[in-house]
Amino acid sequence: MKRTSNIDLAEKHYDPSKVEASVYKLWEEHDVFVADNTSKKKPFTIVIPPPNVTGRLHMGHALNNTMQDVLIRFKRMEGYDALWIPGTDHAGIATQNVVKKHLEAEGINYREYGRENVIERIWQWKQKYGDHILNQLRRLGCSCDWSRTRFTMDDNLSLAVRTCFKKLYDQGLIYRGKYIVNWCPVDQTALSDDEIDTKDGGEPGHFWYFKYPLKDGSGHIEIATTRPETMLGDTAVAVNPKDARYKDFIGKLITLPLVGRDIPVIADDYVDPEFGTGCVKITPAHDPNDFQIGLRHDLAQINIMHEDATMNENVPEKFQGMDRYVCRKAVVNDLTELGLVTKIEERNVPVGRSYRSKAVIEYRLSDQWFVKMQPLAEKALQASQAGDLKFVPERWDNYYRTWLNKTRDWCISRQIWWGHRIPAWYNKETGEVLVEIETPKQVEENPDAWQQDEDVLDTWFSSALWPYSTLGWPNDTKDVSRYYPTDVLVTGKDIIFFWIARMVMTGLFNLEKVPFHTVLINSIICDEDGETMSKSKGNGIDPLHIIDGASLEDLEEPVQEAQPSNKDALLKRLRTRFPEGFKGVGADALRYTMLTSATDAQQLNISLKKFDEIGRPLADKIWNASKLVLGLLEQCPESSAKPADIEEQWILGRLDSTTSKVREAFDTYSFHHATEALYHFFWDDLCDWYLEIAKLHMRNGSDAKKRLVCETLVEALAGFLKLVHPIMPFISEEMWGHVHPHIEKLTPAGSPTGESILALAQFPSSKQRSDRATEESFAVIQDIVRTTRNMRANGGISPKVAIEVVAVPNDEATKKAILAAHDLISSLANLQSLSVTEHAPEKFSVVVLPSLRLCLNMAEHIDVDAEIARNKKALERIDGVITALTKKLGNETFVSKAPADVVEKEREKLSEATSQREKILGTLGELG
RNA sequence: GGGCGCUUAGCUCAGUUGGUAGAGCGUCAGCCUUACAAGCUGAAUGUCGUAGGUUCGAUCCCUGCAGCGCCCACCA
Repeated sequence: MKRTSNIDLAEKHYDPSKVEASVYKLWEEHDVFVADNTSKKKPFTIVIPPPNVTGRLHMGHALNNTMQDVLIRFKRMEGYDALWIPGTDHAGIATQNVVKKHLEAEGINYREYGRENVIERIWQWKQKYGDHILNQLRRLGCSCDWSRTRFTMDDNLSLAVRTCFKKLYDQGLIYRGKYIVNWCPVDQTALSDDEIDTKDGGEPGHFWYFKYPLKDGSGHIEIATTRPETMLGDTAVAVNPKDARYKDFIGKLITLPLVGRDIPVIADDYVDPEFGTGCVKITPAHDPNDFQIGLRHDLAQINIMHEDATMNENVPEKFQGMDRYVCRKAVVNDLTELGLVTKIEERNVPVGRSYRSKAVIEYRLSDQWFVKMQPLAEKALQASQAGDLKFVPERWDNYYRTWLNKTRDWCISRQIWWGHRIPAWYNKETGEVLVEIETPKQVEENPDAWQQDEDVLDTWFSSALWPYSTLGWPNDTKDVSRYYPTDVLVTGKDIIFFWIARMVMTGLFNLEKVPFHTVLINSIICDEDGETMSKSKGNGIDPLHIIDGASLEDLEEPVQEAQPSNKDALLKRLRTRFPEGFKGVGADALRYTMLTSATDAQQLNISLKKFDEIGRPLADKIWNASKLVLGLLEQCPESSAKPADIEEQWILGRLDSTTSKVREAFDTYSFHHATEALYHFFWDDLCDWYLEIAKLHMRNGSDAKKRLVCETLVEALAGFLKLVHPIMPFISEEMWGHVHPHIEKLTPAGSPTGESILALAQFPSSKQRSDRATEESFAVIQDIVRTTRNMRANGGISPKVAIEVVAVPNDEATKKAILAAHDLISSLANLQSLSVTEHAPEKFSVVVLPSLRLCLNMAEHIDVDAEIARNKKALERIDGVITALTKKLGNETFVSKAPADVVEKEREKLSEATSQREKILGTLGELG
């Protein structure tokens, strides 16, 4: 296949905007990402954590999806039938709220608008904007199988939800009942325990002390509360049965102030005598602990609030309709007037907030559906303990298990409209309940007699089925049997409970296998000050800004919108750093930077600057080096190559050891080790050394040498492009298109030349050409070249002045290495002459290196004092080493207890150091 | 109250069979060397948070402490 390209190789710098779209198109046109369920290849499957359909790509997505893409691309190149299933989540409350706002803007009250209409509008919204985030994933380079894109409310996925619900219900694992739940007064729905955030240390509040008078007038009992308005729903006061202070009160009646209701004093172990007054007001309908106490003592449950947290008809008339906080003030006022307030303390009190609306939650007694967790959690735990499921990093194993061990039943009903409606029907007369996958016959025959449950399911209920509902379950599809269980799941630790645990539980329940063997937990992205990125802080970075660039105004937008307290500081930083805005670095640079920064730490601090400093220069370097190589390949003679010299052996050895490192890094999900190895090979070994050498040879070498150089260049560059492709897919694919024709020409007959599309090429395996002798010989060359450059720089000699150098090698191998690379060294170091002798010549500056002494004729540039200082410093250093080694080897316990090879190594080091010391001393002696 | 993570160069961070520490950025000096000045060649820079312990030897293993960050549970 012939590849086309519309880029200009004469450009000095890489411009990703000219490359990325066309490269992505190339992949899509050739169905590179489409899995083949009839293939004989082994499958490798990842399901994407479905982003919210309302979502915009943020840095967390960028990191998370880059990692998935690296794995998928790596496995695809390794020869797997790689399947990455993309899709979105219907995100019940979030999506409903987005559309609710749109309706409000049109002056429409969504409740009046009605359920059917609202749902219709949400679907319209989804059709129009729902693919936004998936398109953003394409910009990242994600190689998802778009032909298998799913949405949690697709017909089949909804069927999966109903099927699982019914199955759980039939086995008694789903039940309905009146329980106290977390209630969000803003979204007016129940929330699960996991959807509640509590700030560490609580929030500023008060602790009010009230007197409750005894009915018989014999005195009063004092209680303390953080929520005075709930006293209107009190149905008892509890004390600890062992508390001597209140022993005589137990069983007596109290007349509840403001209300006039008579309530008993009861005894319960729950009460901590040390805390507060040791007496607790009990409000069973508005506090989970009180609820439990109420059940134990058969207390009345009085609901005192409406769904929006205003006071209802069960409180005295004057409080009715008041907002909870208005009512709180009124209650305190009235009690103060009655002289019943004894003390008000300022203190932090625990406050639960909805993780979505941030509203302070109320506890509310209502009819809800629950999943019985214990039997499901137990199996999930067993799977984890059996090693069927592993977290990377390992520490999350414990985190996950701890939650499974103490998880409470999961409230799955939500009082909203957007979502999977609970498949339960109630007979209006008899109250009979039918739970079915499809609308039951009885209902269809007599619709007026039945009422379907109004609630929808928690969004996480459908997410919990994602690894197999996306493959077609409950139908027995080819995809389910082939791709389930999937392989790796990549996500953040914040949804280990919400999502991972529940996928494992339902996977075991429905398909009897854990849905994936490995869960890769990536770090939480924070800004450079270590703060988590969030809309409300205005400190988020938009990945698309990094890829495409952004004006200063664009960059400032999140800050302006959020108006955080440190607004001025944030704006100032942006304005000083990016007065002209940010120039886009492209998806590759974004990906590389994220991966190289992502370690095992829980938190990853990132700033816009980083992408400019890490990823962009590398992409640019790849561009330029490829250009150079392509230019040199144009000059390739039509002759056969001579056998490899040291520099070719060395660079191909480095390629091989890099290949091993990258493979190992990918296999162990240590992406930053892969980036490090690739960077080092490419920039330090290939660009700084071999390309410089190649330029020399292509200028002066024989045809056979030129041919050798070209063959080596093409192998090294092609090898690198393959290795880096999973990480930087766009630029590697683009350059591959240019290099590929040369590969076919320059690769020895019989070797595989690779695909014309890099994404489909075979991932390299190490040919194991890296050996110690070559490394050491090449190190001698590098030492001589570096030392010469160094001496020139320090002596104030221009790099252009060729100097005379004499090498005095310590051993035969070094001597041979120098002689073999004589011309190469001379050119790289710009030497007038290079000779090898037994003794250091006089009047030369001498540098003592590990395997040789390098003598340079510095002529008039020689500065005896500086020479002496330099050598003295070297002497000092070597003396330190010798002292330490002597001490160590003089320590009898070391010699007797340390392993023999360690002792031997230390002896060698000492003898080397000693001989080096002698040589330095000799040099110093000659200097006077 | 319980748990987890982090503390290494000015900054951001690497560093596993325990053997006197590395990278990038920044700084300084010299180079427009025909791929890249967004580059190249060099240089400087560390009580590895703190106090103990184990060990012949600790940045690494164990314990206490401090600071920062996160999670779980809440005492009404």
